[in-house]
Amino acid sequence: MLPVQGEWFDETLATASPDVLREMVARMAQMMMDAEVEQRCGAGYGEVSEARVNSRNGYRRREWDTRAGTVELAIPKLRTGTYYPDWLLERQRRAERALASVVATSYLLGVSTRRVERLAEQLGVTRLSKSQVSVMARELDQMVSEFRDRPLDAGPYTFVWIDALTQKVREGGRTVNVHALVATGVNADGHREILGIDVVSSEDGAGWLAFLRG
DNA sequence: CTGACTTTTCAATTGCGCTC
DNA sequence: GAGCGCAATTGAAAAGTCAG
Repeated sequence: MLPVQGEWFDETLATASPDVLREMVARMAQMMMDAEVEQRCGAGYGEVSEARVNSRNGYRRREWDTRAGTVELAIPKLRTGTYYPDWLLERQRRAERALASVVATSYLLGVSTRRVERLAEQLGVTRLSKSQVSVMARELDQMVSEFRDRPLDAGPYTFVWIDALTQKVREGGRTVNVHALVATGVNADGHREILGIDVVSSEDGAGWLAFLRG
């Protein structure tokens, strides 16, 4: 996989448009918890089922510090027994990194069920059903699409600049330079706003031009 | 069945006094 | 002043209750 999910990329995305990454991370975390609780209950939300072994019992609010900012999560409670996601424990910083990376990578390279499945495994969430993974991937895909297709400020933008990180990656058996591009603008309110993100290889001149036009 | 709210429990943290 | 032990305080999670 392309090395675009590094610190630089995550932080550029997080600081220039904090809400984007934060919202996506929050939604993914929320879906991950819901899926886990469904597994624990043996039945879906509101579903009447013979297989049900537990019921939900509201939510408890908790703040989760991530590099994208503080995310407020609603942790589902259970009627009998308890539920607390392991990956939310303070020590599990890798979980937050994995989540942010998957969200960022999904934006650039597309959402895949395999990527979501692997993320769940990294967070220690096993036994996710194929349909749950599929639903999560579809939700993430929708969030990405919404961000990509969102209307930009009516403008004008006081400043517009393009930031790029170049990495060498192996592609088709040889090493080529790949650029992760982030177009940032300062809108009328003086806030930084991400206008577009893309990854192009050094040989892909058309990619650069397409990005600049976009 | 679920969510909101309250009460209880428990662990972590803080503050204070005592001894060396 | 440094180190230690203990009690008081605080915050978060679990458990319980009630209404929709």
